[in-house]
Amino acid sequence: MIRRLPEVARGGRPSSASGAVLPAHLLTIPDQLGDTRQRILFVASHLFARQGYAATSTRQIADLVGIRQPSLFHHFESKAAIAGELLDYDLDVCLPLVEALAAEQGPAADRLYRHLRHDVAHLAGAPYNLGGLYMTEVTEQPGFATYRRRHERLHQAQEQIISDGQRRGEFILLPARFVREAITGILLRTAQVYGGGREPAPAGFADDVASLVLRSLLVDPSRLDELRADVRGLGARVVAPA
Amino acid sequence: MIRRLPEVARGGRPSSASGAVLPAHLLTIPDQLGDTRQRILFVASHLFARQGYAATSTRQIADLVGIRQPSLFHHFESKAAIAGELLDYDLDVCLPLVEALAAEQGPAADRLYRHLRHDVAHLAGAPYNLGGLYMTEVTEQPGFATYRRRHERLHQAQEQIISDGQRRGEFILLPARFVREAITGILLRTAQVYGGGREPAPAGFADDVASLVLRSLLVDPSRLDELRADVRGLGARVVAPA
DNA sequence: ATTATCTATAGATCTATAGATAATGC
DNA sequence: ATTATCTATAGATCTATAGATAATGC
Repeated sequence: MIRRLPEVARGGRPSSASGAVLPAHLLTIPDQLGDTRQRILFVASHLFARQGYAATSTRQIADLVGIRQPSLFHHFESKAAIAGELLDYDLDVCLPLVEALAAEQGPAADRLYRHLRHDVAHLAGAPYNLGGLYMTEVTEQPGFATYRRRHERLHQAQEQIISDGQRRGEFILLPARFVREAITGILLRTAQVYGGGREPAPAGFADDVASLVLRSLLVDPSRLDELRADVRGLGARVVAPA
Repeated sequence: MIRRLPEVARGGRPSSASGAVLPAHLLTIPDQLGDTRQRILFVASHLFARQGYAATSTRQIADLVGIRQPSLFHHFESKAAIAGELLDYDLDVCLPLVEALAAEQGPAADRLYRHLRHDVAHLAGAPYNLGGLYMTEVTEQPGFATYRRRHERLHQAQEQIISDGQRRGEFILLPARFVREAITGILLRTAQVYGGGREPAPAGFADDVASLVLRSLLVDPSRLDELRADVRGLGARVVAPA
């Protein structure tokens, strides 16, 4: 029995995928993302950010990548594994830093500022849009217990720094949990809107976000300028040496 | 042919539903929500906030309400209609107010403060949790074009007030769009966490949120105390008379 | 042999409709 | 007659598996 070949390439190795602009209003895949695996992560992350994890089907991801739905499972064990890899991309870098900063002794304003600046820069500079992943929708699913725990550690570290700053008289007095939720809200939203190159981030974006938060918390807002100068001087050495 | 009656009540009028605590870690329905329609809105809103709209099934809503899945459709035409009614609950009240405030001429700080205070109080005081609805996941669906447009009007009004404040020298200079996204992030997150009685909101919650935002924006943060006193004096008369 | 794709499809959902059943109100 | 529930089920998904096909690398 003879079967008609479908219009798309089938079998064998990659077929020099065109820099696909499918439902163009949705998503344009940059040409340099040639690797199918990378393309899947890119497309999935942006769909997760726009529609949510549950509302994004594997078929939709595959369509935008330019492969058939079952071909996804050659690269990832499951849809959850795609989300997991994206979460790792963020947590592997940001969790160690914020925990190190929480354990430090110096002024809390500096530490919070460095954390925020780094986190936002990481999110905005990533090739993926990670703004759709830190929802209970994802992390409260059965298979994601590990990520939920790491996410909670991140939150604890943030609240630690906030409490430190309040104890030291640097920050105004509001429940640390509440302040942290407000910060989380800003980070998630900006990641969702400006993350992964979805929209061009304003120049100095990471500094803007970090400064906005610090201004809202500092008892003495004039410290902000000094803070920004200090951290700029530090350059890439974000964590203080032992 | 004789059919065995199921264990739950069937047919006829409501059967004095017990103040159900089903999968108790998920949700407790307050007893005073006797009306099935109200119970559906309550349960659905909290599930939307926790899991997202798409990830919440009509079966799950029905289970927590204590009815069978198809019985939902006696009270609502569709799952989307439930979300629509919840969105109306917020927009019908908050959109007119913020548009009135955007059209006013006075100091922008007062107007932004009043908008935020009112919005947060409305969200935190609502019997429903409205924090899961203002996602593109919902508003970008085909049937939700009306809500998306109203939501955009809300954003425009907010940006109007922000720009006014910058032109008048009250607010620091950052892209209005960016400031608005940060505010949206805070509002959504706090609605999600503290909305609909999910967690007891700290005393003075609405004022805390509004003050936090204003502190981050005011060129002269000392204006904040004066601002809070003014608005408190205004009492319930939130919109200035013509 | 390995890698990457495909077709076909199983099995589990999920939303919504059709139509029966029963309690109440007129 | 109206209202609110139920059972049964249609039809459309959605995730993942099985197994064929083809290109490359050893």
